Amino acid sequence: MTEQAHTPSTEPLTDPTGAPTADPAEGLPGAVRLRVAPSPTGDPHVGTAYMSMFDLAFARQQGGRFVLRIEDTDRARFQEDSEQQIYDTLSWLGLTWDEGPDRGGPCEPYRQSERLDTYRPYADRLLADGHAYLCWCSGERLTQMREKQQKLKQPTGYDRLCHGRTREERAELPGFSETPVVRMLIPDDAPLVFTDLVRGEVSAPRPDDQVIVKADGFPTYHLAVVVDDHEMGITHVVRGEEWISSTPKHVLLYQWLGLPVPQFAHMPLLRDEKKAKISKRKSPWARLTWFKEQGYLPEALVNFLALLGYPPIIEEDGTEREVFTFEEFSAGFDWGKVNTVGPVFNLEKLNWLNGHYLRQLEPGDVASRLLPYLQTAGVLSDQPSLPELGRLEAVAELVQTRIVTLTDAVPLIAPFYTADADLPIADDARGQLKEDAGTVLDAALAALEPIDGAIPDTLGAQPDWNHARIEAALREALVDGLGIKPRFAFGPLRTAVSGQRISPPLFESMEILGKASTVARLRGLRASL
RNA sequence: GGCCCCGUUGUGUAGCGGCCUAGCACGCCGCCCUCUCAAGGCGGUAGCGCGGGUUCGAAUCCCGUCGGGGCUACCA
Repeated sequence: MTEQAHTPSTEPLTDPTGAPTADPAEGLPGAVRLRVAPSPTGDPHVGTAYMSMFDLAFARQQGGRFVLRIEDTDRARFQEDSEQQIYDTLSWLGLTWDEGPDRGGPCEPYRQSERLDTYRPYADRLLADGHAYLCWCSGERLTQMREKQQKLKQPTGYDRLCHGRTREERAELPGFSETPVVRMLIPDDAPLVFTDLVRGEVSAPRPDDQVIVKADGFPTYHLAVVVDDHEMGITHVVRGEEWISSTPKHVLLYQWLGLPVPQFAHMPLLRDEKKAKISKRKSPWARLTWFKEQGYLPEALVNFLALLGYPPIIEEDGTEREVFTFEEFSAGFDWGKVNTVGPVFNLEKLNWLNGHYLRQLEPGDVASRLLPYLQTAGVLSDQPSLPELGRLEAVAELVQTRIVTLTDAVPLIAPFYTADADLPIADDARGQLKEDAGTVLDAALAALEPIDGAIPDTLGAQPDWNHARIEAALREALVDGLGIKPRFAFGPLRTAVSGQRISPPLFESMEILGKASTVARLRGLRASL
């Protein structure tokens, strides 16, 4: 990104005097144009996905376009790998953009750091028109001023010390800094009411003289967002509720610059269990990468997000349906249905949804989704063998209804890829064993002995070693023969075969493991008693 | 402190003046099924923050109050 930095856009949208030309939205593709504009300041935030989902839903419904713009004007918080993570997580969720830094588009460049020359003429024009002025106040002076205002219980805001003064005049006064910033000159009659797609008429606080160009020459969010949204032909500005209070500044900027004002949709803020705006510091699930690490399915996360602050789909017969695809969500999407209340992000519901989606997948699909997690956990190698993969599909089917997230499957599946001699027996599993464990294991071994463990070579033939046969033999020997209740009869066997108290169904597990392995494990536990 | 946004069971929501003795989903509790754990089936628990109005009638409209949240940066 350093290579392209500071190069003016190839197709200038402003004339040499700095005056913006006619509405550039004309000629840009898409009936409507929406954008998400994350800052590359660390792990992507779940709110970015939330906004993107609404953006995309509306864009697709209207035959419009969804743009990804990187707002990297904050050099202090910039993080190198963050941009790639934004691409990765949004792609993972299927929230794909039509234009962006990585795939280009008619409004290149899509990184604000590469658009620095774009903002300058706009700032110059505001300065020339008297809508903005230079300010040489030092950071220290500003801090002191704020503290004093707060102490006197006055509204905070810049006191306009620099307004109307030349550099020389200002330099005589205390708290002077060599490098000036550019501030908006907010008029007394600044419009404070605007129409919001979600909330209707909204009134916002009266702004103070906001900085629009920093001392380092970078624009602040406020200038950059207005200029970029305009140049990129954004028709609907969708963002978090937190931006309501700065919307009057943006409206003012649009008006001063003679630009059409886009529509605004201020979405509710996702909250944590304490009802506070979620932060990556306090909530692990504020990080988008967390969901992938935990083994959530992207389709489940998107569905869940669509349920936050938005009603479920109402069927023709009036019943509600909470499970739906993004396409269904998009087709019926309506800004007016968005709730104004910030929803609490409730993992319980997500967990249920994830399990629900998991259960609906084909076992083969479950297996392939499971694979990377098993590899990360070291259960399977990077190059699993064909038999290993074949076994995975069989195991996946057993595990499918027993897991909430993909990572839950790891401990359940690990025993199927552990050498018999190395199988660890968990303490709680061993602790459950009663005195009769040895008797039970001996009886089980004897009952299984007669079953042929060979795999028939005739195509379509049923092997003797199958779960129905195994179960029948064990029931006869243990439940009927020894008179032990099933629950206690099979407990020791479960411990022997899986090493755990909780496992996939016992007889199916034995079938998959094969006779040799099953017998070895039963003997192994028997020997360790 | 100032300004702004918001207020239906624990959580997400339906409701937009009578159809509400407030529906649905998750959670939770109980029962059934059952080789463990799940899944599945059946049943149950719990809510319109409060106080005034308006109206024949208010969860739905108005005011106040309380409560929660956001902003108040040369961060986004």
